[in-house]
Amino acid sequence: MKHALSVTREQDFSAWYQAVISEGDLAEESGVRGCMVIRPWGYGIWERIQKLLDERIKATGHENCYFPLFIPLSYFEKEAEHVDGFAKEMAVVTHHRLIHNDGKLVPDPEAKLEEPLVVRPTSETVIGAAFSRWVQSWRDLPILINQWANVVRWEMRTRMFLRTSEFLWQEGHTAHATVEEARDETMKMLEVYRSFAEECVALPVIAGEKPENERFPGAVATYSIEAMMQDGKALQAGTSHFLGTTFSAAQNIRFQNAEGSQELAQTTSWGMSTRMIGGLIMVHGDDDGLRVPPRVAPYQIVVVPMLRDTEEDAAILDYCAGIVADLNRLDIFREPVRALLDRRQAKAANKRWGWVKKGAPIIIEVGGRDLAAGNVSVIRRDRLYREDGKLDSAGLARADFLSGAAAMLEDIQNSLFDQAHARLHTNINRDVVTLDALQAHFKASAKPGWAEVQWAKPSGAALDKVVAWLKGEKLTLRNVPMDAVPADGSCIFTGASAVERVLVGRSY
RNA sequence: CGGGGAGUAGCGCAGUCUGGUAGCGCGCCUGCUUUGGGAGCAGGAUGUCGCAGGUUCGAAUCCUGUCUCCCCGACCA
Repeated sequence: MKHALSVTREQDFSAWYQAVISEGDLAEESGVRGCMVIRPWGYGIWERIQKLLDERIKATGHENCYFPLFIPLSYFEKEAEHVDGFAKEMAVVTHHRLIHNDGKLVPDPEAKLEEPLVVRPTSETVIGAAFSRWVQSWRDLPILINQWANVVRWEMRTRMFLRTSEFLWQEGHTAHATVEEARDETMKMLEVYRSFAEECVALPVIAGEKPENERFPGAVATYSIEAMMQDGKALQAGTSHFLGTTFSAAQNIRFQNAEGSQELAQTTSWGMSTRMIGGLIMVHGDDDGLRVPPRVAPYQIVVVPMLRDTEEDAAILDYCAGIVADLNRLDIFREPVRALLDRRQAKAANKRWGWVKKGAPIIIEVGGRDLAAGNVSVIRRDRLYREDGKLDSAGLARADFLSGAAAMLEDIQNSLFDQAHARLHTNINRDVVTLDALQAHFKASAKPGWAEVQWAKPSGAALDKVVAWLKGEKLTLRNVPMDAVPADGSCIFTGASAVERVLVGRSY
C-alpha cells in the first residue's frame, strides 16, 4: 500500500512526527530558536481546543482575565523553590532601547532597566501579587480566574508542539480560604482536563498524582493526565497543582477569617498547552498523516469537486455548494457542523491527498457521475483503505449522506477514541513485581508501553535513589493513577510494604 | 549546554576535498493533450550559496566568528 507520507511510524517515529506536521500544514520552523509558526490548520485545531476547554473552565465557575507578559525579576526571588525550578530557562529583558553602533543595532547602555523583566515562564508570581491586593476578607474568596496566554521557557532541546521555547496555553489560578476547598479545586480541574482530553480530543489518559520528584516547583501536590503515544511513550497532557500557602506566603495573600484573625490563602494553578496538539498527532496520526477527531477539527467535512474544465463544472460546483450549505445547517456535538467547499484552483487528487494529510474527518468527492446520480463519494479518514488496500470511497445518495453525516462524525470521534483507548489499556503491564522483570519488560519490545508497579512511595533521598535507577533505564515515574486498585504487595524498589501503584514509562 | 550532522531556487539535494560564468530532481508559470485514486508532452521563470568578517586578481568552495535546524546526551512541563 502506498501511503501519503514518505516515512512510516514503524520506520522512524520521530521523522514521521515531523512529516505529519509539515505535510499537514500544521506548523513550521520560524528561524527563531525553538519557536514555531503555527499555520492555519494547526492554529485552527488550537482554536477548537480553546473554545471547548474554555467552555468547561467557565462552566466550573472561572472567569478569564489577562496579566502582563513581563514579570519583575524580584517577584521570582520571593519564592526560592519556584525560582530554582525556572531560573535556568528564563528569557530576561534588560534594555528598552536600541542604538546604532558600527552599523549594528545594539541595546543602548543608557536605556538599561533598573530591574530586569522576565518573560513569563508561568504566572503564579504576578497573579499572586494581584491576589494579595484583591484579597482582604474571607468574603473575597474564592478567586477563580484563568488566562489564555503565551509563555516562554528557554528549553535546551525543543520539538514542535511538544516542547517549544514559546508556547500557548491556558493557566488557571485560584485562591481559597481552606485547604479542603483548594484541594477540591485541584481535583475538579484535573477532572476537567481528563474529560476534555477524552471527550473532545479523543485522547484517553490516566489521571493521577505526580510523585514528589515530578512536582511543579513550589507545589504541595501536582496531578497530571498522562497519554500514551503510539510509540509507547508517555506525554503529560495537562497538570493541576495544589500550591498550599507557598505562593500566598511569598506574595502575601492574606485574608481575615470569620473569627477575625489573619490567614494565608490556599492557592492552586493548572494548565494545558499547545503540547496537546503534539499528543493528538502522536495518538491519532497514521502513515497517511494526521487524523483529527471531529470535535476539534477546524473543518469536519471537506467537499472536493472533481472538475474537468468543461461546462459541467458550474453545475458540479452548485451541487457541492448546496451540499455544504445543507451540512452547515446540521448540528453535531451541540454545534453547527463545520463543512468546507474546497474551491481552490488545484487538481482534485492533490486536494484530496492534502485533506487526507491534514486529517479532515470526512472528505466528500463530487464529480459528474455523482451529480447525475444525485450521489456523493464519501471517504472517512478513520478508515481510509479497504482490505484490498484501495482507498475506501463509498458512493452514497446525497440525502442519505446528509441525514447520516452527524452520526458519521460521532462515529469517527468514537472510533478514534476507542482505538487509542484499547492501545493505552493493553499496553500497561500490571504484572511486574521485580526490578529484573521491570528491566526485561522495557527491553522486550521497541514499544513497551508502561508498567504499573507497587511501591512504598519513598521520599527524599530514598526517592532520589529510585529515580536515579530508573534514569539509568531511561525510565520515569509518570503518576499514581487515581483509580488504581489498592496496593497489596511489596515495593518493587525497596521491598517494603507497598502503599500504592505508580506508572513507569519512557516519556517525552 | 556537551558530542555528532546539516544550512546552495518553494521543497529535496549535487557541487566544497583540488577557488575560475550557479546545477539536478520535484514543485511553480505558459500552452496543448488529459481528467473519478497524487496525469503526459513542450516551453519558461526562480538564487545576495544562512549571516558577518578575513585571505585572494577572483570565494558556494579556504580561514575566523555567529545564527538556525536535525540526531544523541544533560536539563526540563
